[in-house]
Amino acid sequence: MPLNRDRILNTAFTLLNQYGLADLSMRRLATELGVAPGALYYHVKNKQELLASLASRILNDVPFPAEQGEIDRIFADVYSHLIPVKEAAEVVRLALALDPHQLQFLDHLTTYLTHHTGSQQAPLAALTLVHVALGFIEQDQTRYLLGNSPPPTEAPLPYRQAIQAVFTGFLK
Amino acid sequence: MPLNRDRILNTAFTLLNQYGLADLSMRRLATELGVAPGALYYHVKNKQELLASLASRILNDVPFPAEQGEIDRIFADVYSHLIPVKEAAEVVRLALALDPHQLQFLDHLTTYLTHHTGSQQAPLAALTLVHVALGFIEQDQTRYLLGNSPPPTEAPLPYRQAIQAVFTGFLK
DNA sequence: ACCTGAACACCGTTCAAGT
DNA sequence: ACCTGAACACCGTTCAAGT
Repeated sequence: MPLNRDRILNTAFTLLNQYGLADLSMRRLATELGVAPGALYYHVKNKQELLASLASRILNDVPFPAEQGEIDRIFADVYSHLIPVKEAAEVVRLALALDPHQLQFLDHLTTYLTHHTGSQQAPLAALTLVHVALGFIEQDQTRYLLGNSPPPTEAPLPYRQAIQAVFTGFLK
Repeated sequence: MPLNRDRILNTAFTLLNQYGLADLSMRRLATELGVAPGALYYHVKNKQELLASLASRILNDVPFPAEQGEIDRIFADVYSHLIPVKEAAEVVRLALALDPHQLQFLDHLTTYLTHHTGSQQAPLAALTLVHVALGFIEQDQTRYLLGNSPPPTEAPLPYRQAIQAVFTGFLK
């Protein structure tokens, strides 16, 4: 089994899921793959680039409804896809900051909003909706990481109300 | 000059401002204060708690208009206060996740929204507005940290449009 | 081409011992 | 009460050398 980019990304995802971002170190990753730390740098530029790739993978896995879906449904899916992955929101935000256009989800959302609202503010609306979603998801994730409440599987009401309000705010 | 919590926080703020979050380490902080690393832990629980305190300080310094201000003005002030402080958005978000009620700015904003809109959704609206502001500020900060554009001192148009849209979205 | 070994320059945190 | 010295268990990244 040779070392390659895909095996590294898969193991990184498992590590993130199981132990969180703090334990996702290059050295830990190397150990898990049975390889010397330096070997990773033959397949990956550095840790930042690895995390950005990981984020694209996570977010692009969110199913995007072909036509008839409502934004409520879309962002409910975003929520339930990201919430079980530890610190997924932070990782996605990192990718968003580094290179927004690497996230095809954002492009999909933008064209969706353009078609369904006709507003030329669609790119701004898409970005704003993503910021709100990541903000709430991150807050919920850290809250249940501190052990104070169980992880919700469905998007909670405040989250959905916030998304809805932001959406209607851009309708005029 | 004895070591105390306030001196530590001041030096931490300077370090954050000058070199960014990556160089704000406990060891670096100790060196800057002319003290052994372990000494810090007599005045501060750990790094997380220090960063949370730092965030409260940064956000609570934003001037809050007594009565007649518009939200546009409030969030323009948030922008111009946070944008020059490197990684201020991340630090504030950390504090927000750990303990939202430690940030009195959020409470001020909530009562402001309650008075000016009468909506019982005010707490949710306040939180959403803060998420949006932090999201855009963080994006702008990293963009100019990568050297591609100069740091804006005034809140840019997209930011203000987004804030405005979110606000009106919560008006009904 | 791909990987190891070993090093470089760091981390956060703890804790006996000193004053 | 407050701080030092020293240790513990780690980091990300580079790079000569091996295959």
